[in-house]
Amino acid sequence: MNFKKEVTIYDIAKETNYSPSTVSRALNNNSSISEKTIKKIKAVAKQMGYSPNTMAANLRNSKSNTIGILISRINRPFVSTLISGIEETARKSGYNVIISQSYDEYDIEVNNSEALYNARIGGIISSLGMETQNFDHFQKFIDQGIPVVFVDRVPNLFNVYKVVVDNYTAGYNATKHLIEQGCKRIAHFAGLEHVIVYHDRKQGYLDALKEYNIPVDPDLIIHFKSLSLKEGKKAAKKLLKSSTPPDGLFSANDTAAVGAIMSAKKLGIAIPEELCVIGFNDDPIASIVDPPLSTIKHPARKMGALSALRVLKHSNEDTINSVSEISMLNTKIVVRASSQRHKK
Amino acid sequence: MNFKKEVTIYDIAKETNYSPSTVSRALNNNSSISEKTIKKIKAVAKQMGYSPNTMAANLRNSKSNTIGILISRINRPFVSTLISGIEETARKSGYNVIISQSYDEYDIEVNNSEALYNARIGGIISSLGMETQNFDHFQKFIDQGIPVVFVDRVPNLFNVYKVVVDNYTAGYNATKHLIEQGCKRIAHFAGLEHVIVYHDRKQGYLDALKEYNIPVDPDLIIHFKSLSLKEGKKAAKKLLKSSTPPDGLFSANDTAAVGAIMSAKKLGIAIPEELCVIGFNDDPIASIVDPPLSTIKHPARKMGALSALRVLKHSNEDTINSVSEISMLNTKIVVRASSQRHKK
DNA sequence: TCAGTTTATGCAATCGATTTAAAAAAAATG
DNA sequence: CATTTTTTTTAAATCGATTGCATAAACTGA
Repeated sequence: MNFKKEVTIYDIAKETNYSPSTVSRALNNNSSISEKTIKKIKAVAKQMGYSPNTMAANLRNSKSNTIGILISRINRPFVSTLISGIEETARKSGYNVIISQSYDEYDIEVNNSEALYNARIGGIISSLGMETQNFDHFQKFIDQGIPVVFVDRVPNLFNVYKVVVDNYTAGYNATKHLIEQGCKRIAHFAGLEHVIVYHDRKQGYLDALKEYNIPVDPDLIIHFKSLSLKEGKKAAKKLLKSSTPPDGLFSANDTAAVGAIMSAKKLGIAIPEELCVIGFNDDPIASIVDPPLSTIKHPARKMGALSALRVLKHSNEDTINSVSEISMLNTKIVVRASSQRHKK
Repeated sequence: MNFKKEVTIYDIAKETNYSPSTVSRALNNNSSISEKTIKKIKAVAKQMGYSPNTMAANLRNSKSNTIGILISRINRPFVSTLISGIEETARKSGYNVIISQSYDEYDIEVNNSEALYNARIGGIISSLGMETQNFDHFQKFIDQGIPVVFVDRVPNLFNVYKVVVDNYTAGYNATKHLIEQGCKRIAHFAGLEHVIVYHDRKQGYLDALKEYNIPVDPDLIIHFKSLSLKEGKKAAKKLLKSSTPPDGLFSANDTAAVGAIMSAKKLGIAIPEELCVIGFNDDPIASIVDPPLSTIKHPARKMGALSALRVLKHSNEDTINSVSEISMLNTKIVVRASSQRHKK
């Protein structure tokens, strides 16, 4: 049971001999209340230890000043940094942030989206789970005019915002970089085909090869389910032991790339002399692995901030249509020892 | 503006010719409503696309089914895993989780705690910022009987729950392990003295040395402000270049330990032959660095789950007193190449 | 059949803050 | 000083769900 009784605007009203309406307005600095009254009421409110009940205000205003995050799991460098960016920006505008994890399970994702909806969040930010291919559970938000922002892993949906990086160009640049280092047989660790970010990175890879007249060898393109360390190790081992091993590798994430480096080292293959490797994300492990991994810097925090701004802006403007808008951020290539054959 | 109008229990009441009270009870499976009625009402609710307004229910019940997290920053392996554990457990019980980051700034921490309070969270879970030494902002929660759970970095406060690991024993074991590997001069990277976890780890280190009759050399104990990679590198460099370098290092976190490994490698010092290193946390980088870093496995997810349970249990039981309770979890030493001189 | 139970449902107040429309008070005008 | 205008303040409805108490209906058994 609660110990002290909560102080409400009614208590303040009684204490000050003003009406609750006046108290409410005073606390919100409403211009129709005189300066003198505002000061008096605020003083009493403070003295009585009043704290506003957001739930009540939210109910009355039918909006919650809350952003909901729907994501597969938060304990990954990219995701937690993304969320950090969302939270930072949201809080500056007085918004709370609710998180939910689906662990890539569709049913959980649907359930969580409902919980968020029931909390009457002011906007939802989501990055798709690996397996999600049906988006009906977002329709409710769209129907209610609640902004839906997809980050990174975005679907082909209308009436939603999208915040992405230019994966195609990033993939192209990563591959080009390897070519410039003299690589002739460049392998690619790709993610699931239907996940758009992986699709685009691969396309960039393919086009870079084409550009430089390097034949595409399908055997050098490995599709992963989760691009994990283990998968990376295994795939790299197999590739490197083949009769025609690659001399370059562009992995769609750092984790698998690090796995590849580990396998290469174990097999006594020199990096970058015999194999140049570049990853994607710039996770902390990228600069720790030996040799340090070249990679594509993913502006996770910025993406989070931008997503939050989308929600905030939308909420304030009561936009009705033309909701769909894509923000595409640039990535930056980070060259480290794993791919640098010629020192500048 | 919202497009479709929201469906409320009043709409359902009208549609079914029942009263709102009956609808409410039916939707909550209240036993005083007949099976038949419940079925009918639920069917109509579903057909009309009803979704409960949590805010309204929360207001009426004056509780929010929400757990608030107050933490310095979320994009760190330990923290994001902790939060993941909290979220997973909370959601299973229908609780939402609101996160807030203070970036180790006291004023932000106080502000955030107020925002959480105003949202009438059902409980707060916090890990102290490096610099927080005043805890008045938690008093409001305690006064209201809202459970306060501190994790990992806990203060000396009464009437709060604490979830910690046995840092003393972990520090002791880590040091003992180094001694068993034959280390004679063991350095220690410690955190700020007033942060209890670092204090305890150091105490374990000291007592282990004492136990084995190894003299304590104050020059081998370095106190860090943030135990960062950079600090670790720098401190290790200095230590290793001295005339009496250490042959073992127990670092209070993995990040600084990795920094030390990097410096050692740069100086051509063989690990573990000339220097055994053990860290703390078992961050992902620990298994990536070369040689892989021995460390103390920190049960972050479990700690999160336990913290959430504390809040949930408290909320359900309306506990009035004896709120203070400490849960101490065990850690596990993970021996990897960085400290293993004798293969088993 | 009728008092006494049990079961099912409805009425109305409540949670705490906000806001529209209107009243009251104060200030300005001729 | 009476009247209009402007400034302050208030009464009451509202947001949507919940619940104590009251009532109506159905059932029980002698």
